[in-house]
Amino acid sequence: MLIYNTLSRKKEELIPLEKDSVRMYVCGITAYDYCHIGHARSTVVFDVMVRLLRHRGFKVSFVRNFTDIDDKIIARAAAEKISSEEVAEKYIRAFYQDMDQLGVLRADIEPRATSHIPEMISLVQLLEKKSFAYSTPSGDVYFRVRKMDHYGRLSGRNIEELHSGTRVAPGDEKEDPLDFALWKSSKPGEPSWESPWGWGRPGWHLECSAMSHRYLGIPFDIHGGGQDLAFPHHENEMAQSEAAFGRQFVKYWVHNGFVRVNSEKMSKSLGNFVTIGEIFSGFLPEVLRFFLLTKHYRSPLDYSTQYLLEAEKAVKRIYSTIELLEAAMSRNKWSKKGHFSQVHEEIQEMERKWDQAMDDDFNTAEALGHVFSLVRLANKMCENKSFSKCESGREIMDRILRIIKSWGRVLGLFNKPSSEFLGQLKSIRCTRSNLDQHHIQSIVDRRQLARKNKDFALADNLRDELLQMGIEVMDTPEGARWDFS
RNA sequence: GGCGGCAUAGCCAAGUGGUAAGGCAGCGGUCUGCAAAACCGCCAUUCUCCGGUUCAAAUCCGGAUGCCGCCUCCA
Repeated sequence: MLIYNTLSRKKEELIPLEKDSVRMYVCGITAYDYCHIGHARSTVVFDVMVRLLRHRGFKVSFVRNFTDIDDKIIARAAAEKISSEEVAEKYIRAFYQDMDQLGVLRADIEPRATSHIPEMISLVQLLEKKSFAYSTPSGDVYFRVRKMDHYGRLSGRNIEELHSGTRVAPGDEKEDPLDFALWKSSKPGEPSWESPWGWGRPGWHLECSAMSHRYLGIPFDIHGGGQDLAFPHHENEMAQSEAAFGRQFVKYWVHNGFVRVNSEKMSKSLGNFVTIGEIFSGFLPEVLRFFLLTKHYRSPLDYSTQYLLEAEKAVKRIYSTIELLEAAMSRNKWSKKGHFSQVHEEIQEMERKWDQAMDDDFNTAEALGHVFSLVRLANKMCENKSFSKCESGREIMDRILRIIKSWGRVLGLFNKPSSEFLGQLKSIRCTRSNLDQHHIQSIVDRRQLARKNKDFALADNLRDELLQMGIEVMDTPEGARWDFS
């Protein structure tokens, strides 16, 4: 398995520190607002990584934290006139609601910063003892960046470059402008904890160092997060952890690319973000999840409604094939004739390619291409009557179905009953177009009656009427069905 | 200003040295009372541009242009 390591800027063979087990930490959200598509992407991408690693037989210990104390939470609490705890609680709950719908598995451990204050304090004390940290008269504690060799190694910058961009603010108690806060003294009214340096709260980077150490030990295998966390967050995390424990912190650093809108990063400050909840009012969660996996996780992903519509069609195509296979399988008479060893070979080749794509730095975009190859094969098989009626044809259809489901379990897709997905799709599309399913059905019924009476002119008129509403009628041996065109 | 990334058809997108996956849209055909779905066929002699290396380049190197990100909170 290959995994791209930000530290080396190369794909590397994934060799866990401990054979067959992977310890993985991903930076979760700061709970101060609803999640947008960018959060969805990061969470889904790492969810797929965990699923694939487990599928490949690794025992994965997966930690994803919540930052539940920070400046923005405090600001939000003031704005909403509730406590910081309530702010964090509210948005953590919203996170679960969104991510559960997206099919994101819970992490094994989901620690919160405020539950690990003692660990953080002892980490700072350890850094102080090793003189990597110093406290100031006002009760702040800073990390001495210049004392750390190779600072900037992760994000690819050096201290001198960084230094040229900084200024010393008047009244700053830092020895060096590059130093970052490990502990911040609190202002009156702010949430605070008692510490050797007085009442205060932890700096942002500290929690991840403390919690990863506690739950995974050091070093551990994979540390992930959004690209924007590489600097300063992960750089500082690495510096303080390696300074404190005197050994390597993380073996593989993994960063996902941004979601963009009109080629710009989706972000709060630009105001171009779309929350997950907003998407769900018009699209099924599985469509969003599929969309997020249509591009390689490290590349930027452009978002637009049009792309979501395309993803919707694609997922529908896959579920339609699943439905077709399930319907075919429900037959109970099978002839003994026919054997299709070549088809089995073809399928095996697709499996090989799928595995290879996923094992090459989690190339879900390519892997989805192979899903469609399999779908086309399945449709072709179902089309072929001599094939779809014989015993060995049944075996192949069963095999394809099991492969799609198995791939789907890794991707977190395609595992709903097809009738459930297709039904939900219909109803959400009705919502989107402001149409009533019963009304549509009544027109379809009238058309069926007209057809029965061979009044094709009326039947065609009704078809046109439906078409104007964006509805297409399909005449099948089992009767008329309708769907959005 | 410093550092980094990206550029593949009408759109989305994979492909890091061996002759361009896949999806959407479009076109022709099979099927159909007409349709739809599905299937079959077509749809980039070419990968932003200009040089170079090589038997061979979308892939490697140099340059140009364009877009984006990080350097401050950000998934």
